[in-house]
Amino acid sequence: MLELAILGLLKEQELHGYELKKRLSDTFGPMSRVSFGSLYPALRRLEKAGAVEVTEAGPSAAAVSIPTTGSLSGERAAYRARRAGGGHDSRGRKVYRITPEGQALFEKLLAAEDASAEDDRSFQLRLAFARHLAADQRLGLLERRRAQLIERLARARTAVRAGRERLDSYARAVAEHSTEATEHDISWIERLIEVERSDQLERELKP
Amino acid sequence: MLELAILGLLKEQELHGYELKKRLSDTFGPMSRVSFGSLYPALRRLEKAGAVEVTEAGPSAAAVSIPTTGSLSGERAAYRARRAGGGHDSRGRKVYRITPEGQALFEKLLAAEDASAEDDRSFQLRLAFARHLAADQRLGLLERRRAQLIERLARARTAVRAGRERLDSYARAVAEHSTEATEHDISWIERLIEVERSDQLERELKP
DNA sequence: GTCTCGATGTATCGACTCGATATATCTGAA
DNA sequence: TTCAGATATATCGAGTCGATACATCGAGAC
Repeated sequence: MLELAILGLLKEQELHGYELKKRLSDTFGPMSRVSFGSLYPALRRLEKAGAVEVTEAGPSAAAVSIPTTGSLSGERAAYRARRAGGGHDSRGRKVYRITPEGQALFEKLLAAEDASAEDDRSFQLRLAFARHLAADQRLGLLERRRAQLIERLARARTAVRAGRERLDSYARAVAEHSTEATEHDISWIERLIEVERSDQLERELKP
Repeated sequence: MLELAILGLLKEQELHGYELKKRLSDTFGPMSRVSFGSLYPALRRLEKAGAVEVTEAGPSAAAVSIPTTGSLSGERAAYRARRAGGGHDSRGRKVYRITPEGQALFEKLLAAEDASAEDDRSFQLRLAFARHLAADQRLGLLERRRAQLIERLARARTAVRAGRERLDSYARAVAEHSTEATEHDISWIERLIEVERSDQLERELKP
Protein backbone atom coordinates (compact mmCIF):
# COMPACT_ATOMS: atom_id res chain seq x y z
CA MET A 1 0.00 0.00 0.00
CA LEU A 2 3.01 2.25 -0.03
CA GLU A 3 2.32 2.96 -3.67
CA LEU A 4 -1.08 4.37 -2.75
CA ALA A 5 0.45 6.74 -0.24
CA ILE A 6 3.10 7.92 -2.66
CA LEU A 7 0.64 8.52 -5.47
CA GLY A 8 -1.73 10.30 -3.11
CA LEU A 9 0.95 12.75 -2.06
CA LEU A 10 2.24 13.25 -5.59
CA LYS A 11 -1.32 14.03 -6.66
CA GLU A 12 -1.08 17.22 -4.61
CA GLN A 13 2.36 18.26 -5.77
CA GLU A 14 5.59 16.87 -7.15
CA LEU A 15 8.11 15.87 -4.51
CA HIS A 16 11.49 14.17 -4.12
CA GLY A 17 12.08 11.06 -2.05
CA TYR A 18 13.33 12.58 1.15
CA GLU A 19 10.47 15.07 1.33
CA LEU A 20 8.03 12.29 0.51
CA LYS A 21 9.28 10.33 3.49
CA LYS A 22 8.90 13.31 5.80
CA ARG A 23 5.33 13.92 4.68
CA LEU A 24 4.43 10.27 5.01
CA SER A 25 5.74 10.29 8.55
CA ASP A 26 4.11 13.41 9.85
CA THR A 27 0.95 13.51 7.78
CA PHE A 28 -0.13 9.96 8.51
CA GLY A 29 1.37 9.70 11.95
CA PRO A 30 3.69 7.10 13.39
CA MET A 31 1.49 4.35 11.93
CA SER A 32 2.81 4.79 8.44
CA ARG A 33 6.39 5.67 8.99
CA VAL A 34 8.37 4.43 6.03
CA SER A 35 12.00 3.47 5.67
CA PHE A 36 14.16 4.41 2.71
CA GLY A 37 14.65 0.75 2.14
CA SER A 38 11.05 0.48 0.99
CA LEU A 39 10.48 4.00 -0.31
CA TYR A 40 13.14 4.03 -3.01
CA PRO A 41 12.30 0.58 -4.38
CA ALA A 42 8.64 1.61 -4.42
CA LEU A 43 9.47 4.75 -6.38
CA ARG A 44 11.45 2.69 -8.85
CA ARG A 45 8.53 0.26 -9.23
CA LEU A 46 6.17 3.14 -9.89
CA GLU A 47 8.56 4.70 -12.36
CA LYS A 48 8.99 1.41 -14.17
CA ALA A 49 5.21 1.04 -14.34
CA GLY A 50 4.91 4.53 -15.82
CA ALA A 51 2.91 5.84 -12.89
CA VAL A 52 5.43 8.52 -12.00
CA GLU A 53 8.20 10.32 -13.86
CA VAL A 54 11.33 12.12 -12.74
CA THR A 55 11.73 15.83 -13.36
CA GLU A 56 15.11 17.45 -13.26
CA ALA A 57 14.57 20.55 -11.13
CA GLY A 58 13.05 21.20 -7.74
CA PRO A 59 9.29 21.36 -7.05
CA SER A 60 8.86 25.09 -7.53
CA ALA A 61 10.97 25.50 -10.64
CA ALA A 62 9.75 24.98 -14.19
CA ALA A 63 10.77 21.41 -14.74
CA VAL A 64 12.53 20.16 -17.83
CA SER A 65 12.41 16.40 -17.86
CA ILE A 66 15.42 14.42 -18.96
CA PRO A 67 15.41 10.84 -20.18
CA THR A 68 16.62 8.73 -17.30
CA THR A 69 19.72 6.78 -18.16
CA GLY A 70 19.70 4.69 -15.02
CA SER A 71 23.46 4.62 -15.03
CA LEU A 72 25.31 5.92 -12.04
CA SER A 73 27.87 7.87 -14.03
CA GLY A 74 25.08 9.43 -15.98
CA GLU A 75 23.42 10.60 -12.82
CA ARG A 76 26.67 12.02 -11.54
CA ALA A 77 27.24 13.81 -14.78
CA ALA A 78 23.76 15.25 -14.69
CA TYR A 79 24.36 16.38 -11.14
CA ARG A 80 27.64 18.08 -12.04
CA ALA A 81 26.00 19.76 -14.99
CA ARG A 82 23.25 21.12 -12.76
CA ARG A 83 25.76 22.38 -10.23
CA ALA A 84 27.92 24.11 -12.81
CA GLY A 85 25.11 25.74 -14.71
CA GLY A 86 22.26 26.40 -12.32
CA GLY A 87 23.51 27.52 -8.96
CA HIS A 88 20.41 25.90 -7.45
CA ASP A 89 20.57 23.71 -4.40
CA SER A 90 19.65 20.55 -6.19
CA ARG A 91 21.87 18.15 -4.27
CA GLY A 92 21.17 15.35 -6.69
CA ARG A 93 17.47 15.51 -6.03
CA LYS A 94 15.11 13.41 -8.08
CA VAL A 95 11.74 15.09 -8.14
CA TYR A 96 8.83 12.81 -8.95
CA ARG A 97 5.64 13.78 -10.75
CA ILE A 98 2.51 11.67 -11.14
CA THR A 99 1.42 10.72 -14.67
CA PRO A 100 -2.10 10.07 -16.01
CA GLU A 101 -1.37 6.35 -15.65
CA GLY A 102 -0.45 7.08 -12.05
CA GLN A 103 -3.76 8.87 -11.50
CA ALA A 104 -5.59 5.81 -12.79
CA LEU A 105 -3.52 3.51 -10.60
CA PHE A 106 -4.29 5.68 -7.59
CA GLU A 107 -8.05 5.40 -8.20
CA LYS A 108 -7.74 1.66 -8.63
CA LEU A 109 -5.68 1.12 -5.47
CA LEU A 110 -7.90 3.40 -3.43
CA ALA A 111 -11.13 1.72 -4.45
CA ALA A 112 -9.85 -1.87 -4.14
CA GLU A 113 -12.22 -3.65 -1.82
CA ASP A 114 -10.32 -6.69 -0.67
CA ALA A 115 -11.92 -6.36 2.70
CA SER A 116 -10.20 -9.49 3.90
CA ALA A 117 -6.67 -8.17 3.65
CA GLU A 118 -7.38 -4.72 5.05
CA ASP A 119 -4.96 -3.99 7.86
CA ASP A 120 -4.96 -0.96 10.15
CA ARG A 121 -2.43 0.96 8.16
CA SER A 122 -4.09 0.58 4.83
CA PHE A 123 -7.44 1.60 6.29
CA GLN A 124 -5.91 4.71 7.80
CA LEU A 125 -4.41 5.54 4.43
CA ARG A 126 -7.62 4.97 2.50
CA LEU A 127 -9.57 7.12 4.91
CA ALA A 128 -7.03 9.92 4.64
CA PHE A 129 -7.63 9.92 0.88
CA ALA A 130 -11.40 9.38 1.19
CA ARG A 131 -12.00 12.75 -0.45
CA HIS A 132 -11.17 11.06 -3.75
CA LEU A 133 -13.85 8.40 -3.28
CA ALA A 134 -17.53 8.58 -4.21
CA ALA A 135 -19.91 9.02 -1.29
CA ASP A 136 -21.11 5.42 -1.34
CA GLN A 137 -17.58 4.07 -1.56
CA ARG A 138 -16.69 6.14 1.48
CA LEU A 139 -19.61 4.74 3.42
CA GLY A 140 -18.65 1.24 2.34
CA LEU A 141 -15.10 1.76 3.54
CA LEU A 142 -16.27 2.96 6.94
CA GLU A 143 -18.81 0.20 7.37
CA ARG A 144 -16.40 -2.53 6.41
CA ARG A 145 -13.99 -1.09 8.94
CA ARG A 146 -16.65 -1.02 11.61
CA ALA A 147 -17.55 -4.64 10.98
CA GLN A 148 -13.90 -5.60 11.17
CA LEU A 149 -13.40 -3.79 14.46
CA ILE A 150 -16.53 -5.28 15.98
CA GLU A 151 -15.30 -8.72 15.03
CA ARG A 152 -11.93 -7.91 16.55
CA LEU A 153 -13.56 -6.67 19.72
CA ALA A 154 -15.51 -9.89 20.09
CA ARG A 155 -12.32 -11.92 19.76
CA ALA A 156 -10.49 -9.68 22.18
CA ARG A 157 -13.25 -9.99 24.78
CA THR A 158 -13.27 -13.74 24.44
CA ALA A 159 -9.52 -13.74 24.94
CA VAL A 160 -9.75 -11.51 28.00
CA ARG A 161 -12.41 -13.75 29.51
CA ALA A 162 -10.41 -16.87 28.74
CA GLY A 163 -7.21 -15.40 30.13
CA ARG A 164 -8.66 -13.91 33.28
CA GLU A 165 -7.26 -16.73 35.36
CA ARG A 166 -4.44 -17.93 33.18
CA LEU A 167 -2.68 -14.59 32.64
CA ASP A 168 -0.81 -12.48 35.15
CA SER A 169 -1.69 -8.86 35.75
CA TYR A 170 0.69 -7.50 33.10
CA ALA A 171 -0.53 -9.67 30.25
CA ARG A 172 -4.07 -8.97 31.39
CA ALA A 173 -3.44 -5.23 31.37
CA VAL A 174 -2.17 -5.46 27.79
CA ALA A 175 -5.19 -7.45 26.67
CA GLU A 176 -7.63 -5.12 28.40
CA HIS A 177 -6.03 -2.00 27.02
CA SER A 178 -6.12 -3.45 23.54
CA THR A 179 -9.83 -4.09 24.01
CA GLU A 180 -10.41 -0.52 25.14
CA ALA A 181 -8.49 0.84 22.19
CA THR A 182 -10.70 -1.14 19.85
CA GLU A 183 -13.84 0.19 21.53
CA HIS A 184 -12.50 3.69 21.17
CA ASP A 185 -11.84 3.10 17.49
CA ILE A 186 -15.34 1.75 16.94
CA SER A 187 -17.03 4.77 18.46
CA TRP A 188 -14.82 7.01 16.33
CA ILE A 189 -15.80 5.14 13.18
CA GLU A 190 -19.44 5.37 14.14
CA ARG A 191 -19.20 9.12 14.56
CA LEU A 192 -17.63 9.32 11.10
CA ILE A 193 -20.42 7.18 9.64
CA GLU A 194 -23.05 9.47 11.13
CA VAL A 195 -21.38 12.56 9.71
CA GLU A 196 -21.16 10.81 6.37
CA ARG A 197 -24.84 9.91 6.39
CA SER A 198 -25.99 13.39 7.33
CA ASP A 199 -23.79 14.84 4.57
CA GLN A 200 -25.40 12.46 2.13
CA LEU A 201 -28.86 13.47 3.29
CA GLU A 202 -27.97 17.10 2.87
CA ARG A 203 -26.83 16.49 -0.68
CA GLU A 204 -30.07 14.73 -1.51
CA LEU A 205 -32.19 17.55 -0.17
CA LYS A 206 -30.56 20.34 -2.15
CA PRO A 207 -28.87 19.01 -5.26
CA MET B 1 10.92 -9.97 18.46
CA LEU B 2 9.02 -13.06 17.45
CA GLU B 3 11.64 -15.13 19.22
CA LEU B 4 10.80 -13.37 22.47
CA ALA B 5 7.12 -14.18 22.10
CA ILE B 6 7.81 -17.82 21.29
CA LEU B 7 10.20 -18.30 24.17
CA GLY B 8 7.80 -16.55 26.53
CA LEU B 9 5.00 -18.93 25.63
CA LEU B 10 7.23 -21.99 25.73
CA LYS B 11 8.36 -20.95 29.20
CA GLU B 12 4.86 -21.71 30.42
CA GLN B 13 4.44 -25.01 28.60
CA GLU B 14 5.67 -26.93 25.62
CA LEU B 15 3.65 -26.37 22.47
CA HIS B 16 3.64 -27.19 18.78
CA GLY B 17 3.66 -24.60 16.00
CA TYR B 18 -0.01 -24.42 15.21
CA GLU B 19 -1.01 -24.02 18.83
CA LEU B 20 1.75 -21.45 19.29
CA LYS B 21 0.27 -19.37 16.51
CA LYS B 22 -3.19 -19.50 18.01
CA ARG B 23 -1.92 -18.38 21.38
CA LEU B 24 0.13 -15.59 19.87
CA SER B 25 -2.93 -14.33 18.06
CA ASP B 26 -5.42 -14.40 20.86
CA THR B 27 -3.19 -13.74 23.84
CA PHE B 28 -1.49 -10.68 22.44
CA GLY B 29 -4.36 -9.43 20.37
CA PRO B 30 -4.45 -8.44 16.72
CA MET B 31 -1.25 -6.44 17.17
CA SER B 32 0.95 -9.50 17.18
CA ARG B 33 -0.76 -11.80 14.77
CA VAL B 34 1.86 -14.00 13.19
CA SER B 35 1.94 -15.86 9.92
CA PHE B 36 3.31 -19.36 9.46
CA GLY B 37 5.77 -17.90 7.03
CA SER B 38 7.56 -16.25 9.93
CA LEU B 39 6.68 -18.64 12.73
CA TYR B 40 8.25 -21.78 11.29
CA PRO B 41 11.49 -20.11 10.22
CA ALA B 42 11.69 -18.54 13.68
CA LEU B 43 11.26 -21.94 15.31
CA ARG B 44 13.99 -23.34 13.12
CA ARG B 45 16.30 -20.47 14.04
CA LEU B 46 15.65 -21.06 17.72
CA GLU B 47 16.21 -24.77 17.34
CA LYS B 48 19.44 -24.17 15.47
CA ALA B 49 20.57 -21.82 18.24
CA GLY B 50 19.79 -24.47 20.84
CA ALA B 51 17.14 -22.34 22.50
CA VAL B 52 14.37 -24.86 21.93
CA GLU B 53 14.26 -28.58 21.26
CA VAL B 54 11.72 -30.86 19.65
CA THR B 55 10.10 -33.54 21.74
CA GLU B 56 8.60 -36.52 20.07
CA ALA B 57 5.32 -36.76 21.94
CA GLY B 58 2.61 -34.19 22.52
CA PRO B 59 2.36 -31.98 25.60
CA SER B 60 1.91 -33.86 28.84
CA ALA B 61 -1.63 -34.31 29.99
CA ALA B 62 -1.87 -31.31 32.28
CA ALA B 63 -0.76 -28.86 29.67
CA VAL B 64 -3.26 -29.02 26.88
CA SER B 65 -6.17 -26.63 26.66
CA ILE B 66 -7.61 -27.47 23.28
CA PRO B 67 -9.53 -30.70 23.13
CA THR B 68 -7.11 -32.58 20.94
CA THR B 69 -5.40 -33.96 23.98
CA GLY B 70 -6.71 -37.38 24.74
CA SER B 71 -6.56 -38.47 21.18
CA LEU B 72 -2.89 -37.82 20.69
CA SER B 73 -1.59 -41.13 21.87
CA GLY B 74 -4.47 -42.73 20.09
CA GLU B 75 -3.51 -41.03 16.88
CA ARG B 76 0.04 -42.16 17.18
CA ALA B 77 -1.00 -45.67 17.99
CA ALA B 78 -3.35 -45.70 15.02
CA TYR B 79 -0.56 -44.40 12.81
CA ARG B 80 1.82 -47.07 13.96
CA ALA B 81 -0.83 -49.66 13.37
CA ARG B 82 -1.27 -48.53 9.78
CA ARG B 83 2.35 -47.97 8.97
CA ALA B 84 5.08 -50.00 10.55
CA GLY B 85 8.21 -48.43 11.89
CA GLY B 86 7.73 -44.69 11.55
CA GLY B 87 8.72 -42.80 14.67
CA HIS B 88 6.65 -39.77 13.82
CA ASP B 89 3.13 -38.63 14.43
CA SER B 90 1.06 -38.94 11.32
CA ARG B 91 0.03 -35.29 11.65
CA GLY B 92 3.67 -34.36 11.71
CA ARG B 93 3.32 -32.56 15.01
CA LYS B 94 6.54 -31.16 16.37
CA VAL B 95 6.24 -30.15 19.98
CA TYR B 96 8.80 -27.61 21.11
CA ARG B 97 10.30 -27.28 24.56
CA ILE B 98 12.48 -24.44 25.86
CA THR B 99 16.04 -25.27 26.93
CA PRO B 100 18.20 -23.58 29.60
CA GLU B 101 19.91 -21.69 26.77
CA GLY B 102 16.46 -20.60 25.65
CA GLN B 103 15.68 -19.34 29.14
CA ALA B 104 18.85 -17.28 29.08
CA LEU B 105 18.03 -15.94 25.63
CA PHE B 106 14.55 -14.99 26.82
CA GLU B 107 15.97 -12.97 29.71
CA LYS B 108 18.40 -11.27 27.39
CA LEU B 109 15.82 -10.37 24.77
CA LEU B 110 13.34 -9.19 27.38
CA ALA B 111 15.80 -6.92 29.15
CA ALA B 112 17.39 -5.46 26.00
CA GLU B 113 17.13 -1.71 26.28
CA ASP B 114 17.57 -0.41 22.78
CA ALA B 115 15.01 2.25 23.47
CA SER B 116 15.52 3.74 20.03
CA ALA B 117 14.27 0.75 18.12
CA GLU B 118 11.30 0.01 20.37
CA ASP B 119 8.17 -0.19 18.27
CA ASP B 120 4.61 -0.59 19.53
CA ARG B 121 4.50 -4.33 19.11
CA SER B 122 7.71 -5.07 20.92
CA PHE B 123 6.67 -2.83 23.81
CA GLN B 124 3.36 -4.63 24.08
CA LEU B 125 5.19 -7.92 24.13
CA ARG B 126 7.72 -6.84 26.75
CA LEU B 127 4.99 -5.51 28.98
CA ALA B 128 3.03 -8.74 28.69
CA PHE B 129 6.11 -10.55 30.01
CA ALA B 130 6.98 -7.85 32.56
CA ARG B 131 6.43 -10.35 35.36
CA HIS B 132 9.84 -11.80 34.48
CA LEU B 133 11.58 -8.45 34.93
CA ALA B 134 12.98 -6.92 38.11
CA ALA B 135 10.92 -4.08 39.57
CA ASP B 136 13.32 -1.37 38.43
CA GLN B 137 13.53 -2.81 34.94
CA ARG B 138 9.77 -2.74 34.76
CA LEU B 139 9.67 0.88 35.79
CA GLY B 140 12.36 1.68 33.25
CA LEU B 141 10.38 -0.01 30.51
CA LEU B 142 7.26 1.97 31.37
CA GLU B 143 9.06 5.27 31.66
CA ARG B 144 10.89 4.86 28.38
CA ARG B 145 7.56 4.08 26.78
CA ARG B 146 5.98 7.16 28.32
CA ALA B 147 8.79 9.38 27.06
CA GLN B 148 8.44 7.89 23.61
CA LEU B 149 4.69 8.48 23.53
CA ILE B 150 5.04 12.05 24.78
CA GLU B 151 7.52 12.71 22.03
CA ARG B 152 5.16 11.16 19.54
CA LEU B 153 2.28 13.26 20.82
CA ALA B 154 4.29 16.43 20.39
CA ARG B 155 5.07 15.52 16.81
CA ALA B 156 1.47 14.59 16.12
CA ARG B 157 0.20 17.89 17.51
CA THR B 158 2.67 19.84 15.44
CA ALA B 159 1.50 17.93 12.39
CA VAL B 160 -2.16 18.58 13.18
CA ARG B 161 -1.49 22.30 13.63
CA ALA B 162 0.54 22.45 10.43
CA GLY B 163 -2.08 20.55 8.45
CA ARG B 164 -5.11 22.37 9.76
CA GLU B 165 -5.40 24.37 6.56
CA ARG B 166 -3.54 22.10 4.17
CA LEU B 167 -5.45 18.88 4.83
CA ASP B 168 -9.04 18.06 4.03
CA SER B 169 -11.46 16.87 6.68
CA TYR B 170 -10.70 13.17 6.19
CA ALA B 171 -6.94 13.46 6.54
CA ARG B 172 -7.49 15.77 9.47
CA ALA B 173 -9.82 13.29 11.13
CA VAL B 174 -7.15 10.60 10.81
CA ALA B 175 -4.46 12.84 12.27
CA GLU B 176 -6.67 13.94 15.15
CA HIS B 177 -7.75 10.44 16.00
CA SER B 178 -4.16 9.29 16.01
CA THR B 179 -3.37 12.10 18.44
CA GLU B 180 -6.23 11.08 20.71
CA ALA B 181 -5.12 7.47 20.66
CA THR B 182 -1.65 8.53 21.76
CA GLU B 183 -3.09 10.59 24.61
CA HIS B 184 -5.13 7.60 25.68
CA ASP B 185 -2.03 5.42 25.64
CA ILE B 186 -0.09 7.92 27.71
CA SER B 187 -2.68 8.08 30.45
CA TRP B 188 -2.79 4.27 30.48
CA ILE B 189 0.97 4.08 30.87
CA GLU B 190 0.85 6.64 33.65
CA ARG B 191 -1.72 4.61 35.52
CA LEU B 192 0.55 1.58 35.19
CA ILE B 193 3.52 3.58 36.46
CA GLU B 194 1.57 4.68 39.50
CA VAL B 195 0.53 1.14 40.31
CA GLU B 196 4.13 0.06 39.88
CA ARG B 197 5.41 2.74 42.24
CA SER B 198 2.89 1.99 44.93
CA ASP B 199 3.74 -1.71 44.67
CA GLN B 200 7.40 -0.83 45.09
CA LEU B 201 6.61 1.31 48.12
CA GLU B 202 4.62 -1.50 49.63
CA ARG B 203 7.52 -3.91 49.18
CA GLU B 204 9.87 -1.48 50.88
CA LEU B 205 7.58 -1.04 53.88
CA LYS B 206 7.17 -4.73 54.64
CA PRO B 207 10.02 -6.79 53.26
C1' DG C 1 39.12 31.18 6.69
C1' DT C 2 38.32 26.65 7.63
C1' DC C 3 36.56 22.97 10.14
C1' DT C 4 33.39 20.13 12.03
C1' DC C 5 28.56 18.76 12.90
C1' DG C 6 24.04 17.73 11.79
C1' DA C 7 20.50 17.93 8.33
C1' DT C 8 19.57 16.73 3.60
C1' DG C 9 19.59 13.41 -0.08
C1' DT C 10 19.89 8.87 -2.82
C1' DA C 11 20.82 4.19 -2.62
C1' DT C 12 21.72 -0.83 -1.28
C1' DC C 13 22.08 -4.92 1.81
C1' DG C 14 20.71 -8.79 4.70
C1' DA C 15 17.31 -10.27 7.77
C1' DC C 16 12.72 -10.72 8.57
C1' DT C 17 7.60 -10.91 7.81
C1' DC C 18 3.53 -11.56 5.23
C1' DG C 19 -0.07 -13.74 2.39
C1' DA C 20 -0.67 -17.37 -0.73
C1' DT C 21 -0.11 -21.85 -1.58
C1' DA C 22 0.96 -26.98 -1.27
C1' DT C 23 0.36 -31.17 1.12
C1' DA C 24 -1.57 -34.29 4.29
C1' DT C 25 -4.37 -35.96 8.20
C1' DC C 26 -8.20 -35.98 11.37
C1' DT C 27 -13.21 -34.97 12.78
C1' DG C 28 -17.91 -34.65 12.40
C1' DA C 29 -22.07 -34.00 10.05
C1' DA C 30 -24.96 -34.85 5.97
C1' DT D 1 -19.65 -42.73 2.52
C1' DT D 2 -18.26 -38.63 1.40
C1' DC D 3 -16.93 -34.30 1.94
C1' DA D 4 -16.14 -29.85 4.14
C1' DG D 5 -13.43 -27.75 7.59
C1' DA D 6 -10.13 -27.80 11.30
C1' DT D 7 -5.46 -29.25 12.35
C1' DA D 8 -0.61 -29.29 11.10
C1' DT D 9 3.96 -28.32 8.80
C1' DA D 10 6.38 -26.13 5.25
C1' DT D 11 8.01 -23.12 1.33
C1' DC D 12 7.91 -19.18 -1.97
C1' DG D 13 8.04 -14.53 -3.83
C1' DA D 14 7.31 -9.97 -2.76
C1' DG D 15 7.65 -6.26 0.29
C1' DT D 16 9.47 -3.92 4.46
C1' DC D 17 12.74 -2.69 7.94
C1' DG D 18 16.94 -0.97 10.21
C1' DA D 19 21.64 -0.31 9.32
C1' DT D 20 24.84 1.43 6.56
C1' DA D 21 27.41 3.92 2.84
C1' DC D 22 28.40 7.99 0.51
C1' DA D 23 28.00 12.73 -0.63
C1' DT D 24 26.54 17.75 -0.23
C1' DC D 25 24.95 21.81 2.17
C1' DG D 26 24.33 25.38 6.01
C1' DA D 27 25.63 27.20 10.21
C1' DG D 28 28.11 27.92 14.05
C1' DA D 29 32.85 27.21 16.52
C1' DC D 30 37.43 28.63 16.67
